[in-house]
Amino acid sequence: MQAAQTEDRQTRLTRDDWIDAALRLLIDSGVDAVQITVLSRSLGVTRGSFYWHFDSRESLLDALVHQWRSRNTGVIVDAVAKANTLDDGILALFAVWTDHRRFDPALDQAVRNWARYDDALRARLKAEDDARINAVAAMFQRFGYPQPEAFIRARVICFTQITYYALDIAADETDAQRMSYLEAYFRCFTGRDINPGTASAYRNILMRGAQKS
Amino acid sequence: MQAAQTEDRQTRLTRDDWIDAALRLLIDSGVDAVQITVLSRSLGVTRGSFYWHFDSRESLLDALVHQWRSRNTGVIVDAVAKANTLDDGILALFAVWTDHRRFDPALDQAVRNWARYDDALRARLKAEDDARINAVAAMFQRFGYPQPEAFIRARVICFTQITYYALDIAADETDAQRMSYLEAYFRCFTGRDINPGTASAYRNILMRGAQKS
DNA sequence: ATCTATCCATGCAACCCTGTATGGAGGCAT
DNA sequence: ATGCCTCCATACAGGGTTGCATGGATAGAT
Repeated sequence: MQAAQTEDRQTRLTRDDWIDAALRLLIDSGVDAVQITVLSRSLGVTRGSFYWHFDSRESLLDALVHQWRSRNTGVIVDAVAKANTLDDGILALFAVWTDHRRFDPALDQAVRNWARYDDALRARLKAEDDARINAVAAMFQRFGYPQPEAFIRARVICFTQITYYALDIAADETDAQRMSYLEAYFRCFTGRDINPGTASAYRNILMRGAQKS
Repeated sequence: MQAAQTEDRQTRLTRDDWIDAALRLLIDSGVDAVQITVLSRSLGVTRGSFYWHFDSRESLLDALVHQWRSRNTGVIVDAVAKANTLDDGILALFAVWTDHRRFDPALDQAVRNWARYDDALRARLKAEDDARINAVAAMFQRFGYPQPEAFIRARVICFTQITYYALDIAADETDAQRMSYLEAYFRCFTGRDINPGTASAYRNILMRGAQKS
């Protein structure tokens, strides 16, 4: 009787299949759109399947938060912690933010929107943001910036990145444009001029990354 | 029969009463929470009243967008357009963003979240953001900054402000802290040092504004 | 070949929201 | 006092979602 639908999907679903579909829905349409009815339709099964894998909708949402934390937590802190020079640190930050295998900006933004009206999630998001800012501020201090300038520069660079993806600026810029802004960004964020050799080396790295993904 | 409820509100409701209540709900809980049932409960009437003032929920949402545009459009552009010096321009920007009578950051953020999953609103928001950035970039150019540095600096300052309110940093900072960051912000945003006299004059203005509101 | 655990279909109950149609209650002018 | 217009209460229909309970189907193990 359900032959037409069961033929469409070859295998049976796992818990992770539901989570992956929910992540896509969360990114594309927000938390409120993460509905069991919608998910089951897109997966070609009925809601009975969902309630075998999950207790409730809440437990699915918990799994989504867990996914986000396990992916986007730590990569930024790691990038700036290992830097030997200011140039390397800033460029490592840029590299992380543009490497969507390490850092998923769409998921990050979706969680930010979600957290806006969810106090518990909001607190967890704030803790992560503070960790990012403090790590970047520590790097600025390490390379000679006094307080509170180091802290404010960390804020400015982190906040700029967040709005950059919130407004999806990447969709309106070509790769060539983005590349041409490198020196200006570095100058605004650090107050210093980037080493020309470091800049061209970084551009080569980004080019390889763009080809890979 | 409804005496208990009708006694609670002295006057009959107007269309603006519904809009004001909807704005509060939009700011506090997001678009999806702007429901006629919720609004009528908070206003102490039934949904029959709403459908006398509005055709549908969509027409109410249109009215909310209209409110947002009439309030937050233009104040930022005006602030930087009239500046005679760079110090005045940057500080005029700060003054607008901290004067919630001219600029309503909570409404601005609520609309940003709303626009994330509404393509039509997203386009209108982008147009306004571009206008803000271009105005600030023009000011930087006017005071000697070359391209693309002027444009990137405009982005950095506007984007920083947006995330500042998106994360509600103001709730975690005291007025004294915010004041102490003035020189650092100015240095990061402009690459120059602020005139000490201008800074203290600005602090006095902010103090008066804080007392008024 | 049978048994069992896994996965899913089906049907039901409860709740919530929107939109409409209709009639009632109150102020206000003549 | 009468009539009109504004504002709101009430009731109904339609659609959508969550959660549960039960039974069926399928794959793999013995």
